[in-house]
Amino acid sequence: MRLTTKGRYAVTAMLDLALHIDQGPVSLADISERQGISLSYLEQLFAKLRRADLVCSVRGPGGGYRLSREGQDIYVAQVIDAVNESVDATKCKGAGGCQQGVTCLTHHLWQDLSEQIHTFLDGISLADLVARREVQNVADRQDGQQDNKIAVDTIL
Amino acid sequence: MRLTTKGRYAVTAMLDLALHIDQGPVSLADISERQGISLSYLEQLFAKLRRADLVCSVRGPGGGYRLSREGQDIYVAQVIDAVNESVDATKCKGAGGCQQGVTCLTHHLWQDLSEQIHTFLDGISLADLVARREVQNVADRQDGQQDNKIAVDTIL
DNA sequence: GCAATACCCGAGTATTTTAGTCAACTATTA
DNA sequence: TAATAGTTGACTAAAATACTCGGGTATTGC
Repeated sequence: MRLTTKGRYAVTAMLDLALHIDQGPVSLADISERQGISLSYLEQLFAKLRRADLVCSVRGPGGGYRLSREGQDIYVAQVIDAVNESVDATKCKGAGGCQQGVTCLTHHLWQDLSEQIHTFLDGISLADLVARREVQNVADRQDGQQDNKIAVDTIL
Repeated sequence: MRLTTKGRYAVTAMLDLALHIDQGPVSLADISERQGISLSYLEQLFAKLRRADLVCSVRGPGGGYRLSREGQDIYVAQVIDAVNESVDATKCKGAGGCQQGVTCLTHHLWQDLSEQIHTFLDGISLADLVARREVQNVADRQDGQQDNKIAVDTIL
């Protein structure tokens, strides 16, 4: 699991899509203008998102992209995985100078952590994020934050 | 919040430190050998970890690094932040072509998410990770995974 | 049918980050 | 005082990121 600006671009673009889905297909040019991401870069990202079956395209005038399914069925982890590919795990892929010793121990620890982050993001859908923002004006995040300990304990 | 191999190196090294803390100061040469990270690269990482007050150093023969406080008081998020610096937020830092419109909306959504990941990692200490691994032999992760939904709901 | 729209695709490139090297230096201990 | 080990800074190779360019192809509306 990696979290880079590339993944952020992808999630941002997907959120833009989710927010404008009622207006029919959304063109990359629109997303580019709204989100300040270069058109050609978006094309590259959406090629990957399409291969991952997260979006589908409509060609021709008035065309654009559309979520391939409902926002509540698309998870943040899927979006990030789609553009990041090759998660290359732990450098020592079973083989290598990584025996039974401490090396494998800490490597596994990191892998566990990485898995937990992935699982965490796999539980957040685009719809969750959109809903959260829409609701936010009402309950302006007086909550959250301190519930964290409980959540971590539950996952851990 | 960014999650790169750099952060993984830092967390791995800190875990190595946490695991060998009973043996007095741990030299970077030891960590380098055990974890397969180049010595000079470790030096750069530990310079940052030291500046962030996560480790303290002991010079001279038999010297090395030591956690600056107990493992349960050092959180994964702190380690990653220390080596990653400049989280550069959302490109539009208040100013720029980011008005009241949709741009700010989705940017904020991403920022919220980023904050949540940060909060999540801020609840996991080095001691948690070490303990988890030690317990793992007993309850070999038949659990986990499906508890995720609950956890996310709690945070969200 | 034809022009405009907008996706599709591959090659190329500038910038940044990552990962690592090298060399000189300082503090500490045996 | 020699060996150890942290401290610092400059420098570099390789990879990832972010972006450009130039051509495609499918679709629609006039």
